[in-house]
Order: sequence, then C-alpha cells, then structure tokens
Amino acid sequence: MLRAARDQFWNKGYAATSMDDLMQATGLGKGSLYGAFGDKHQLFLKVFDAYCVGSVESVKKALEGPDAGALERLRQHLLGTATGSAAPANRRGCLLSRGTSELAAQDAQVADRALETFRALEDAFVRCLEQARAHGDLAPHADPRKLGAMLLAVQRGLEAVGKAGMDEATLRGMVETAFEGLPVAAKRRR
Amino acid sequence: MLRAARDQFWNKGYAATSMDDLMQATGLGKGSLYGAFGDKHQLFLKVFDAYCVGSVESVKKALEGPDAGALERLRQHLLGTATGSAAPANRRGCLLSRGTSELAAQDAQVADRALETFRALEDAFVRCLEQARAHGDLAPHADPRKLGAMLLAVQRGLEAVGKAGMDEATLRGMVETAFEGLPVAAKRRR
DNA sequence: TTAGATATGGACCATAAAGTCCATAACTCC
DNA sequence: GGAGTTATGGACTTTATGGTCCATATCTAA
Repeated sequence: MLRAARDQFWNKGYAATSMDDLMQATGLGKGSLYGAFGDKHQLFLKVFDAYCVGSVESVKKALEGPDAGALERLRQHLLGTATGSAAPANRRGCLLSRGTSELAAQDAQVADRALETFRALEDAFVRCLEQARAHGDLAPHADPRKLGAMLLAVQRGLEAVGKAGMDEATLRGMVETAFEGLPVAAKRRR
Repeated sequence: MLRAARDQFWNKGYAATSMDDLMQATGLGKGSLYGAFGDKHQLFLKVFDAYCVGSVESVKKALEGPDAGALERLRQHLLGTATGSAAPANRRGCLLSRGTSELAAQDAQVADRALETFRALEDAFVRCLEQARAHGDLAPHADPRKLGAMLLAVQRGLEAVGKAGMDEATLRGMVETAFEGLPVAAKRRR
C-alpha cells in the first residue's frame, strides 16, 4: 500500500502528484488517507523514510561479506548503480535523489532524512574499504573515510547524469576510473 | 526578465511554480507571458536552455588558460563547486540538476538539453586534463576522457549531497580525494 | 495626426487541487 | 447478536491553477 504511494511520488514527483493520484494508486478513499497519514506531506515523509531505510539496508546487504572480496563487492555494487542509472527502464532514477532535489531546500525534514541516508551509505562504503585495506587490496596509508565519501559523490553523480540519459558505457567507465585511482598496496618486488 | 522567471523555477521547482508566481516575479501580465512564450512549459524550456548555455560558458571561462596551471584550475573549479554546493545560501542548488531530476524522465526535451550540457561540461574538463597532461602534470598514459567523465560524476554528486546539507569540509574532501587518485607523471629520480 | 498593427493587463473560465465532513460499513468485545 | 467504536469512501467546499479572450494601450510609419 505504501509501495503504491511511493511509486506515484517516484514517477511524478511530489508537487505533481495529486491526492487523487494517490487515491487511485492506493485504492483508498480520501478519508482513509487523511485519517491514516494526516496530509500529503506527512504521507510523503512516511514513504520517503521507508525508501531511505530500504536503500541503506539493501546496500549494506550487497556489501557485506568477508574481507577478501570487499573491494570487488564495492566495485560491482557501483557498476550496478551505473547500469541501473542508465537503463531506460529505470528512467525515474532514485526517489532519494528526486525527493532531495525537489524538497530539501524548503523542507528541513526531508533534508535531514536525506543527509542521514547519504551518511549511512557513505559509512557502508567506508566499512567495505576498511575491509579491503585490512585484506591488503588497499594501501595501508589509504583513508577509507575520504575514499568512501568520494565514491559516494561518484555514485550520486551517476544517478544525476543517468537521469539525463547518459549511456551505460560512460557511466560504468566513471566507476572504473574512480576505482583505478584508489591507492592500491604497493606491489612487492622480489 | 527571464532571470526573474528562472529564479522562480529555481527556487520552487517546475510543478510548484504557478503562472501567478511567474506573473508576480516578472511583473508581466498573463497575456504577455502567453503571447511571448506560449505556455508554462515552453517558458521553462527557454529558461532552462539559457541556464545551460550560461553554465557551460562560465565553466569554460573558468577553465581556460595556459597548460601550466590547467590541473590546478580544474581543481580550484571543483573545490569552488564543493564550497558553493555546501553554502547554506546556495541551498537551492543548481537548476540543471533540479530541472533534470524533476522533468527529464517525462520530458525528452529537458533530458536532451541536460545531456548535451553534461557532455559539454565533461568536454571542458577533458580539455583541461589534456592540457595538464601536455604540461606533464598528468601521466602520459592518463586518459583525459575517462578522467573527465569521472570528475563530472564527482561534481554532480557534490551537487546532490550538498543539497541535503552535507558539510563543506566533506564536499571539499571529495574533490581532493578524487584528485589524489589522478595518475600523476612518475617522479624523476636523479 | 492617424490608420493599422502589435503588445499588454487582467477579467474570466473550466478544471483540478487539497482538505473537510458525514453517512455508512466493518470490526470488537461482551 | 448487538452496542460501541473505529475505519472507509466519496460527496462537497473552497481555493488555486493553467489557459483564453478581449478591451485598451502602445508602437510604427506615412
């Protein structure tokens, strides 16, 4: 039920989604919607929050695993974002981006929730990079925090340019290039 | 006059901006607006297009110069984006991002214009990186195209997370980290 | 000055919006 | 099964919206 509302906001944006759209999408009457959520804005917050929770959860799940494959997991995850952001099917992009872009400037609740989510995504990246460093895939002097933040920027950038229709190869190339810049452990000469 | 309309769209978004807002902002009557632009959508396209032209132009201007300082110019430019995206004053972000996020999925004209603009920005970065390579600030094997694309992703990412209120230090750190990953010319030992 | 053309403002219209309200339906618990 | 309570749908109200239309103002050119 929240999923139907989410899809409406996701496809059309907040301002362009009317309560009638939401009624039709959810199959609920007006009284029920207002009774359960208060108003459009609160309903959006509920939906947005659920989306943020789900996003962070799924990223964490995708990145968790042993130290050995950590760097490769992260790489594959970002390549997946690239492919996903480019797919014409997925033209609506990401609700986190869309909601932030449309509302954050004038809605502190949305901005706060978005910031928290970005930080959580960054943290997930950072943890993965720490594992990679521990395993020796990353140089000992590498700074997982800074690298994680940088990769978050890349990921959000993929989203942004993907929505304009940038081709998949370019998006994947962005990820590859960012990864090529990571400080790898010095190769031992023997 | 277009500037007033632009600021409305910029501050409130496309759907949330009413023709009354535009009338009030521009000081024009309804007949004039419709007579001159057709409708709200066409007016937005005009505004959006002007914004894209202006953005590309100003980036090109900021990056142009001799080979010697090219890499540093690019670095400073991106650091400027970081600071600008973080500034609470500039909370509305960038109209290119906002418009793309809100409309690109359902409006091919906006998507096309945005894509063209992203490509132009990338090109400007690429040219700058070519200069840097020619001057020896970048390794001979560096691929300016791929690096430029990656930096574009970083830049758009700054925008995205900045709108959520991410702090300036983190944003600038993202840029610094991305630059630390660029392939520099091997240091000569003598 | 003036006839023709064009630009302008705002009254006006039909529609769609967010939100209220209430008669009824569906549950709960004895 | 029935009294009391809560959830539900949708008619309704008010306001705002995008867009049309036209009387008037302003310009142009001879």
